[in-house]
Amino acid sequence: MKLPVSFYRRTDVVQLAQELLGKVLVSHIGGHCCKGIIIETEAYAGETDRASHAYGGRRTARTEVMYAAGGVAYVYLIYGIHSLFNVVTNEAGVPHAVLIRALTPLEGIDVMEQRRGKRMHPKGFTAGPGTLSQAMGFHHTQSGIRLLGREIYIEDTGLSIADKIITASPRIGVAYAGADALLPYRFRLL
DNA sequence: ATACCGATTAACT
DNA sequence: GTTAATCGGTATA
Repeated sequence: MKLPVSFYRRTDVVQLAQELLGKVLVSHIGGHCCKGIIIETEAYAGETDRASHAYGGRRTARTEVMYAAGGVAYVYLIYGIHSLFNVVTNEAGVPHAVLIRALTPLEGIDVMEQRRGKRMHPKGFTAGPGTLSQAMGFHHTQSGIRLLGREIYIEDTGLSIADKIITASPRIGVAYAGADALLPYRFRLL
């Protein structure tokens, strides 16, 4: 079942990032269907989070989509090379987001391999958020797309995740964020 | 108009 | 372990 908009509009982005683990991310792009179980996420807590693009309430053309009501995608280009896929959460005006860092492929693995130009790791692709977007067909030009439409959405398959098998650790690549770089906002399924 | 740099990756040693 | 690749976003002037 497709996650409803009420899921995305909840206000605790750190809790929500954990609840996204075990859900299934789906793309229908370029005539292909790809699905994967979300196994790694990071929470970005908006205005108060030095690691967030929206820190201090910064609003720019790029970050504007983070201020939309939850249930859209924030996809941005990093290092001039990679598109990173985020789920925008919370109510309109609160720029919270969850970065999806890794999936276990379920469907469309051949398409993913074709897009990547190489074979998938048998147990899933955990190389990082940039390769995830490449495999799923996500592109930064899709930023702002609704997660309740046909192209990109997230399914709840009813799989329940015990708290015990979620590990929390500091986020990757945010050393510039000072004390906030140490927050345990990265979540993985064991 | 110009300069700096990043929520990364792959290919090296 | 180290580092080159690569370009739009952002700040500064």
